Amino acid sequence: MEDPARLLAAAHGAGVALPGGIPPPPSAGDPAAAPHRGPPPAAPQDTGDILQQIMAITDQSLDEAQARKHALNCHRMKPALFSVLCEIKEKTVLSIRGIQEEDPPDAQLMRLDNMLLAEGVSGPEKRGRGGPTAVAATSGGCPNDNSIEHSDYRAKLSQIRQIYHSELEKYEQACSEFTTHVMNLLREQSRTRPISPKEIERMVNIIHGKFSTIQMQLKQSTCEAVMILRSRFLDARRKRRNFSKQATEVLNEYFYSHLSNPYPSEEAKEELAKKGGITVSQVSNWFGNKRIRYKKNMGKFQEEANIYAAKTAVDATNVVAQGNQANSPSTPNSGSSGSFKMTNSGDSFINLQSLTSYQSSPVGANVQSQMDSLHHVIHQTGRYDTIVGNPLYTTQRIDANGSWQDATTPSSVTSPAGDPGSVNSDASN
DNA sequence: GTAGATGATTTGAG
DNA sequence: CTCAAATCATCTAC
Repeated sequence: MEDPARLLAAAHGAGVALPGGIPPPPSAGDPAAAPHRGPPPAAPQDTGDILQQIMAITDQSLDEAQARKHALNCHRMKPALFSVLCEIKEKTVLSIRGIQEEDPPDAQLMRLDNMLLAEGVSGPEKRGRGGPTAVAATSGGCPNDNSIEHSDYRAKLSQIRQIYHSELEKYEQACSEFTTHVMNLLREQSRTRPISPKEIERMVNIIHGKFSTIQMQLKQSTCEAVMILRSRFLDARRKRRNFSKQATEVLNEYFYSHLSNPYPSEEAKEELAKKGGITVSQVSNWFGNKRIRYKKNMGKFQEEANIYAAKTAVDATNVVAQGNQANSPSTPNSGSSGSFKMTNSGDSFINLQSLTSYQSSPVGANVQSQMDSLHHVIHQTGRYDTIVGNPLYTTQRIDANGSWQDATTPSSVTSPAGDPGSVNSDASN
């Protein structure tokens, strides 16, 4: 900052030296003005005078100074002189600052802004389907089991959002206050020293630049906080939680009642997911795991299979007794027909194959389900003691290659006539 | 703490 | 994409 006293004196001195010898306006009680009247003094003398004036300033009372200032401001040549000084200063400042003043658009700031916007920290508040929801959905997360973490995430994100906005507001307020203050100060000073509006504007830009640096730091910290929160959430996502009893029940019921073809269609998966309060991908995972584990250790699952088979058989019998053979929505992919492909035709299960004539009817799916169940019951009631732990009981459904052999051909929608040579696959494919 | 159970993820095939 | 298979990571019962 320039010394106001010096500038003041310089302005005064310059006024004296104006071409044409225009005297400064008469200023009452201004002893310093007296030596300037008459012919211009020599340079050393001039300096001495200025120094004297400067020294005299401190001796002046406030009123005297104000009066002097006023006198200066009222000088008719003041605007012209002022603009000349401004011009000179402008040129000097520009040559010093050069081109470097112009900042390129900050890519880092843009990245931060974009991220904050994407995370829902800046911009309009996201309700319901925010970032975390998308994360949970894409990763096959469980909306039920993750609900605690989910709401926790939302609460924390909201907290971050709140802090961010309040800090941002504080910075903006401070910036605006400071800018106003500086502008007022400069405007005030512009009456006594050459400050052009352009310079004020530049100063304002500098202040904004400084504040935006602070803002960027705030944005950076906010982004970091969001990333930490997010990574914590993603870690939590991996934290496994066992399904509810209801979900396991529903899944097992379907699995054992479709043991011949435990590949639920997309619709069936959706329904199972709905019933069990889990996601479709969780249903898929469960069936994937179940098929593998069942196949690997059928003996272990025997008891479970019998329990569910009996349960389903009872239900099915009730349904049949009521004459209500409406197609079950949960068994959409076992009703399209096809030939049996048995590896163990000696089993009592073969007797039930006579029922396959039902398969061409719309109730085929339900019948198939009942057949599977009845199959279990037959075993349970007739040979249970010898069957428990005996893989023979179920190997009929898995061929030598380990592929799942169905009582029905994989009920592919695309091949309703059936393909005896095909290996079971999910009907949804 | 440990073994077994279980849900999720990864990998590779089709 | 779905699936099987292997594996990981966590839960749960003891």
